[in-house]
Amino acid sequence: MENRHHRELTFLSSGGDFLNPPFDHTTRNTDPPIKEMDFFSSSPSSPATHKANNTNHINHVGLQDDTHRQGSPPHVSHHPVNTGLNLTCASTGLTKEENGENHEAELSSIESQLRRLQEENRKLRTVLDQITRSYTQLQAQLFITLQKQKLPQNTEANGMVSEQKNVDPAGVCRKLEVVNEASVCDEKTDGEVSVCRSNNVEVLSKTDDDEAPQFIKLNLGKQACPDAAEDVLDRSSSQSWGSSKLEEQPKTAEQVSADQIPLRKARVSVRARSEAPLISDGCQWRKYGQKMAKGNPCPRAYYRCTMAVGCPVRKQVQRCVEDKTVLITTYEGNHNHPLPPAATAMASTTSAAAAMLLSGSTASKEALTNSAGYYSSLPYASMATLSASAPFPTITLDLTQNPNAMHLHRVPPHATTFPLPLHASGGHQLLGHPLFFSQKLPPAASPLLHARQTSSMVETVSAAIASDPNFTSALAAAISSIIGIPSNNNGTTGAIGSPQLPQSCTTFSTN
DNA sequence: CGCTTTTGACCGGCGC
DNA sequence: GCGCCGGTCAAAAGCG
Repeated sequence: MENRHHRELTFLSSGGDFLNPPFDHTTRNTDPPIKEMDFFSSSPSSPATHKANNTNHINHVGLQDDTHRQGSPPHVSHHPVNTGLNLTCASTGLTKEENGENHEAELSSIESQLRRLQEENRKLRTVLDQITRSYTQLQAQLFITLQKQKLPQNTEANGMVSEQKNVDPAGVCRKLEVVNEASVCDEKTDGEVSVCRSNNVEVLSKTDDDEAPQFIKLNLGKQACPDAAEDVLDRSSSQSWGSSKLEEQPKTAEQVSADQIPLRKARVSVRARSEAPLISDGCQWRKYGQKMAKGNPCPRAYYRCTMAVGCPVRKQVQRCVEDKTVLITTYEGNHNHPLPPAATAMASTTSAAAAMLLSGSTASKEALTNSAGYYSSLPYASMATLSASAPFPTITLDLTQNPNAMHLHRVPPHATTFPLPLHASGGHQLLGHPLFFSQKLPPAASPLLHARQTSSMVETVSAAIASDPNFTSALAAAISSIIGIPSNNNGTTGAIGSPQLPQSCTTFSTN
């Protein structure tokens, strides 16, 4: 309970993060969480707090209030609400005994004030969302321009790391740095990576010379362009799942053809315990080959997606040599067809993994390495291993271990391990899955409930990763989907909010 | 009969 | 240049 509240508080404060990054940056590193905990530990003796705890809604606001009052300087947008709620809670019992009419009047006044503030909050978030999108578009366009200016001759993208290192040290490496820090949204350092609506990942960072946060939106829907760095941004502008309104860029013949060739530069691998020879990931596969891989007595099977003619997506399935119960599924390529709900269910979550891969591939290995130790201490995060020395950048999601014990995971010396920001809490309006919340919550659901939902889902995600076998399948489906989202498969696809979704899938609609 | 799986051959990349 | 290895192809076999 306290942990949940803590995350809610972080989530709420993150809303101010976009508006006032410097402010949040300072408060993040101070003591708000501890104070919040102290407040809850001491408050039960207060009758006001008891009353507040009886109502979730009120309780949330009370939390919010405490966060801003104790953990940080007063925030313009939240403070009035909190004060009002506190007054309500604290004064309810007293006024009821002394004067019922005054109490009702006060209560109604506070409620109306609360509604007004909630409405205002929604509007602000909408505006902020629009601003963010606009900024993302500009950022993407700028990045594309820089790429095209500095990489006209670099047609071979054999190594995304080396390639992008040579491109724009100031921009790309900073972007990488951002991603490295992205997993610690709750800790909120200088950057955030979040699984946002649909298949995009938006990166919030603070640049060296800019005070304003910068957003970099990575679209994970397709990755097939030979020029990986440019491809990411190109596709982010044209094939976004969600609400990205970046203008469509006319595809060149090479780009079109690139969609038809398998991606050889990025893979997402899933390690999951499964007795079955295959994990059901929502797609239809046809086995086209099997080979005995060197160093592994278990054969490696090759599958091709058969949901559509010419779909280039392929996957490899092989049992782990060290643990035969672990099934390693590696996805590669891009779907050229709409995906069923089961395959798109958790794209928002696994997009974080792909974001790590795509962005991490541009980062210096040192940066990733340095960040690995720090991230490994984070709870409720799945482990991802980014292999920079592999022929193709591969991110491995290890779902075979307890998230809290991830640091015990053995990682090849050439690989960098970091937890996925499954709990990404910052930038609620950027991260929230619109479909999920619009369908799961009534229209009047407040952002506070949104926050509660987020935190509870984070916990569910952690549990699911550790125990739920269905989760494995759904995650595999999502990975399959994020590797390649058909261009006509935008965020409005009913898949994500589909009632067919298993519970664990809806959990991954966090943010 | 159509689809899937099996399995040996083939191809290309890479290292020595 | 050669061999190794990963990946793919395609004919044969299996299955419903």
